[in-house]
Amino acid sequence: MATIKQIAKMANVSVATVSNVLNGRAGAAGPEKASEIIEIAKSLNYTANVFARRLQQGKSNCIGVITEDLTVFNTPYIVDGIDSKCKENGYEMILENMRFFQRFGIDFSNIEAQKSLCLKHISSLLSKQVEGIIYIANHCREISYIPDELNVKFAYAYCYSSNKKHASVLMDDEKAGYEITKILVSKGHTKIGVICGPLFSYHTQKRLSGYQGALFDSGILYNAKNVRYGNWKKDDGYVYAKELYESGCTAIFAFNDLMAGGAEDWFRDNNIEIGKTVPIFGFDDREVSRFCSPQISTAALPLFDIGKKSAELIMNSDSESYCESFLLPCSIIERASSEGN
Amino acid sequence: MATIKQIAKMANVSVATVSNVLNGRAGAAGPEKASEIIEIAKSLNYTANVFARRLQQGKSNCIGVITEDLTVFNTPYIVDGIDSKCKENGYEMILENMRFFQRFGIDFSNIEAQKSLCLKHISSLLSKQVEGIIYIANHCREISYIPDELNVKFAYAYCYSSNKKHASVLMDDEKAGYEITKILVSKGHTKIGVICGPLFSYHTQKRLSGYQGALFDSGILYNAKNVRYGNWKKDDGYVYAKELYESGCTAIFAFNDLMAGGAEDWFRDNNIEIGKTVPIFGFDDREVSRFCSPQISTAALPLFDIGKKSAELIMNSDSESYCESFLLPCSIIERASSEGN
DNA sequence: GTGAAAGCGCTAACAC
DNA sequence: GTGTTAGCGCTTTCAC
Repeated sequence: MATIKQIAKMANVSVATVSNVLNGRAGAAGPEKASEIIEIAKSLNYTANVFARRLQQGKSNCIGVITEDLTVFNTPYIVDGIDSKCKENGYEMILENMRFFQRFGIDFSNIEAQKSLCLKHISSLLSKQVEGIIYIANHCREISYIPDELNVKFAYAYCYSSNKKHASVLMDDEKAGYEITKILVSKGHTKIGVICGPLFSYHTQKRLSGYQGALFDSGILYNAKNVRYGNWKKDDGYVYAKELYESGCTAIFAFNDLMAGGAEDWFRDNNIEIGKTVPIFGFDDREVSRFCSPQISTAALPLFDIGKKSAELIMNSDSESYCESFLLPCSIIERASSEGN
Repeated sequence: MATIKQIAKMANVSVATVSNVLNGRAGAAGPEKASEIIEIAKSLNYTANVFARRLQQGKSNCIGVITEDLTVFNTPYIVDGIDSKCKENGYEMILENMRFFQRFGIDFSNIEAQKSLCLKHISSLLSKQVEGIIYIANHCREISYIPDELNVKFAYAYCYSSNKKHASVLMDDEKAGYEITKILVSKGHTKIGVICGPLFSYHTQKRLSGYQGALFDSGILYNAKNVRYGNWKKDDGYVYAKELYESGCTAIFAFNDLMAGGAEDWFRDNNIEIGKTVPIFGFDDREVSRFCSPQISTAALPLFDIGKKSAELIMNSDSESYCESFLLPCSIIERASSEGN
């Protein structure tokens, strides 16, 4: 790799002049000297060694990103959002992937193992002098094992923490739950069956709370009998769709697309028209929601924006406004599964 | 951030001693001095500045990864494979995401725009002194715009190049096509309908060639009438499944899971038993293949291994054995859609 | 056992 | 306009 020194020698000038010219400092050299330097640099395929530059400037222009698992569907989009924002501001993103899903599956109970892995990644990032760290979870929940004497900014994406020194960026599950329910009510439905995830899930609680709020605002009594708790699987959708329909529900709101797809299957198997007669909503805007027939109405998660916002917090915030929690809106997408009035 | 200098001052020793102790050089200091140094370092939350270290060692221990688009399904797994291998060998992976899909959709025709973007990312990586670069494509094809006077190793993952100085790592589409066809033949089928992607696609050509090879080896005449060219969409599967079945085919081999899902839909709509009567195979092992009922038999792509192998090539290969092309095997997964004999 | 010093590539303050 | 120089944090050689 060519260095500034080599160029200086070849051009018969000092390194300072080369540095100045290459950094576009106007009038740093006579015009013909300047272009000679630039020519030499080009011919040598010169690119400045960023490590040397960072060392001397005492600023890394790096932000660290710790992903619980890069292969889980939400994560690449969030990373993409962070990366875009970094590019915009001349920052570099350093990725550390913990491979939780590969290691632990969907079992998030082994906190100690998670913690020890995470601390290793944090210290690796710290040695790269990152100016801030963003932690991306696969599944929204409280993260409790991040030390707070880290002397860099820290933000949680798709999760949160009780640590008041750290910020978090989440989607607004409750609002989306509210909006979807309102749509269903506006189509004349009052008995809206809900297929939740597990009761302890943050997503379940928030979306359900939005559902309840919308019913309340519409003057409809909340009935716990219209609510079932599944485990995010397609089969749960199938089973509970049957139960809810048979107990009189006329619309289905499943808390993810997989269960909504299962619900569709049951209605199709029983020759009940999906859409106009029985509208169905899912959640997440996963690929399957477009794959099913009819295509499933759903809520698209603001993943890119979550990433972008987290990065903004690291890069732009003063410490005052920092330690907040931000809720970004989902976009409700109506498709054939909720068509008609 | 604490430095070696501060520690040296606090411990009343020189930086050299601190460096030696912290790097575990035995006998670099008296035992009680050594533990004092270690204590101080710990209390200061010291982590060595990797930029300084890299600068002084003249070795970055970094490899660059350029992704066409991180949000396309194949990419995170390949990245994961690269990252794992890097970790193993003490390397850091630097990611550059070009966002092709976000920018161009599935149109790969604007070569100039791709090239100019790509060159920018290459030069960014070069300035980080990477020891090699891996290029990850979304869709397998020939990549022609990488300069070959880069003086770092270069590997193509999920794509290839005619550049003889560069290596490439791909999955073995042909072999998978062969194996799936053989399975179908072994179940007694001789008229096996194929729903390909577009004719110009590398995947189409290789998989089809495997199909032809298997027929040939089984003494079955290849019949072009049993082959349809779709566009990877579910609807293509639906339409061509009908055509193929009605023209006498008794098994379907679709070149991706989406089209296989479409095929399933047509058979289900027409009350034809999928599996025992008409076996169906997809390709890719996407999420939808497990989502469909019956679950779709398919070929799982060796994405993680492609990443891992690429990284190995960068890190371990001598220049001799380097410039090869590697084909990694897919894993055939039999599910309900090809059940029975 | 411990330390002084050079040097990695770069930038910036300051001289000339 | 151009050059000299110090120094970023670290490792390593060589004295003592």
